[in-house]
Amino acid sequence: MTQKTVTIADVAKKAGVSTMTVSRAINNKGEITEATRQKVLQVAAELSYRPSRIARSLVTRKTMQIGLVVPDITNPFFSQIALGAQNAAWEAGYNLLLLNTMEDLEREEAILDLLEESQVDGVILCSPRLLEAQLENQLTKQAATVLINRPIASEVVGLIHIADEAGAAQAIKHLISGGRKRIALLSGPPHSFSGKNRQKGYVKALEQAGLPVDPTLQCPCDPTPEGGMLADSLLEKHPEIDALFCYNDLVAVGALQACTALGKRVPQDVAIVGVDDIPVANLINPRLTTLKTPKYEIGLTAVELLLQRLRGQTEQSVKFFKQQLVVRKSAP
Amino acid sequence: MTQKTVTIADVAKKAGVSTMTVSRAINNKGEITEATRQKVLQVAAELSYRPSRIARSLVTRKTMQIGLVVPDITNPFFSQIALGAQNAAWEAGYNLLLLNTMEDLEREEAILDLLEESQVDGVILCSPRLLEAQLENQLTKQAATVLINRPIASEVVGLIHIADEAGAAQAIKHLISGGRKRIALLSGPPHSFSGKNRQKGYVKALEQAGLPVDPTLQCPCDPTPEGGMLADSLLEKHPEIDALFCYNDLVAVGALQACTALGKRVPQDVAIVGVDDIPVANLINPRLTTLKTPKYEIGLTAVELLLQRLRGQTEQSVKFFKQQLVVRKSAP
DNA sequence: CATAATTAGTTAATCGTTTAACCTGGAATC
DNA sequence: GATTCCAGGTTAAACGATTAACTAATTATG
Repeated sequence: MTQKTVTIADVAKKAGVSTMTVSRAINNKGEITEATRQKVLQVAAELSYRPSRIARSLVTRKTMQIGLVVPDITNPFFSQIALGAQNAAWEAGYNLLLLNTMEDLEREEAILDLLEESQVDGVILCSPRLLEAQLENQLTKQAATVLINRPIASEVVGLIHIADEAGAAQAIKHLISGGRKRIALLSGPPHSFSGKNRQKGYVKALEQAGLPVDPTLQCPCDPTPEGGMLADSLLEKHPEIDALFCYNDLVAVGALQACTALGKRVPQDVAIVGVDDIPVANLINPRLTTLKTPKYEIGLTAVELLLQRLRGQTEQSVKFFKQQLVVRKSAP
Repeated sequence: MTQKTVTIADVAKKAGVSTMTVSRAINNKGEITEATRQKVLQVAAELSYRPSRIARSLVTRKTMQIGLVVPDITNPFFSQIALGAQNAAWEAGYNLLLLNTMEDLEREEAILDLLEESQVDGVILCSPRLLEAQLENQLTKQAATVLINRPIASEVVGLIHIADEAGAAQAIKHLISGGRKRIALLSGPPHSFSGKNRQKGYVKALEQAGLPVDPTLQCPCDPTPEGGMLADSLLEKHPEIDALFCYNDLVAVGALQACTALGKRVPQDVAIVGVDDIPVANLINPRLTTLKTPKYEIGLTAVELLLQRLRGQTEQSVKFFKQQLVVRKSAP
């Protein structure tokens, strides 16, 4: 309580110089003798002076803060991204503000308004649900933005895309080469961009192999284990199904449970492939074959892309990330 | 780029009043006619004026920001806490800064220094690893702090404790009532506070039931699935073990895998109980019996405790959270 | 040797808001 | 009808840094 904040003026006074000199010594720029610089730094240390980020921000118009907006931080996919983003931000001296939209559109908008007001230097938006028009409107207000997992027409700071289509094709090819012929698809939320791309890859791979593409084997579902339980009805209607390609690992886990409940053995009767390679994929029995998405790297890169923009890059930048098939027991 | 920030002065000018009047209208305090207030607000809306949080912070000395420090956000235990904290902060108009220590002591200190410099209004520290002396030193610098899962001698803002001992006792009683007699303990990291308390509860419950307490049945381990694999050697040395109480669910998952590898059936041959009830507990086969820890509520409460302190409460406050036994297949 | 250029530092203005102290005109009081 | 009071403002001074413009002293240049 008695803690009176030490200001730059206090340091200047004690060191017998002007505040400007102190500022220069601390930020290590401008013309200043090494001797004075050392002296100032020493005095600053003695007083345990800490420059006020707020005061600095007011004049530099930089907060050194980045907003990270995710639907739900408890989803392992996003928490991995958050970890990567936080580490990259930390390295660069930036702070990360964490915001959860909770899949709520109004809240997503309110969050972006708040971030504008907070004057963060940039925003990373993961899987935004906003409509194109609203999103574009928000983007014009924000200083700089990186979008993860969302295509957009307008020229925007940075985009991070995941090669879902190629990944899906790879997974399906693997299943086919394992002798599977009737491969069903749990395609995730109908409006999901990545879901649509995965579906494309699924269809292409089947066609390429000369296998029939049967729409009744494709089924949208929630991106959760509960959604995966829909495999239940799919398998009952089509007992000939010998493989399931799932929107993500959580869906795959649900599908696995459905198989067990129906007495179908995995992988003998039905092979299952998920997407993302979240930790649980390697913990359940049988371990899940899945498309590994570089979540941590995506978070890292999102921050890097944003920082590039903050350094003045103006052209649009896009980064692609490939998925890697990790073969485990559920689809050997 | 052409975006010139609209300041309070612009609004004042257009509304034909002083900046002070605008400030009062916006913050809805001080003497002002409802008429002028409405007019000012309207003008502000027309100009789409956003008060600068930075400028405001500089004079009010409040950033409306809270720092949340966790060892690792990808750990479901902490991501749930983070979600609760973020929601509570959001409701109260606060922003949440997310920091990962990555279990690194130096980084933990650096993070706390940064938070001091960032002038956050308060800090929530989850499971800090710092030594008592360092921790106390840091706490004196911070404005307000809430500690989760860490006892401390000094009077500090707020503490959140989890009733690990009682929870563990409850779990062991359940195992005993299920006919188990040789119950082993995978006690987690040796220095973990919660681990020690769980061990106490384990011992007490055994004594209370008149069962022998055998130190060779207790084994420290990493708080990960890999740590849980240590169950392997434990079971080989002591084939008579008929139950395992695990430090947390991740350890339990590892233990489960070890059992499977040894041909031990769960729960017929060996019962397994975990702690936390993270999502994976309900996804593996058999589903895990576990002590449910109210992670979300802990995060929520941590923020509430912090806000109380920010509102001027000075006495120390402590909150206890109980664990609830969730009985599933691994220990029916 | 005089002038220009560089170096090392200073002073003043500014960032956008709020706090504190100060006016002002009309209503209430005597 | 003069004096108080008070609601409803206004003005000036912070808050703690940085940017920009300037000065003084030293060094280089022709």
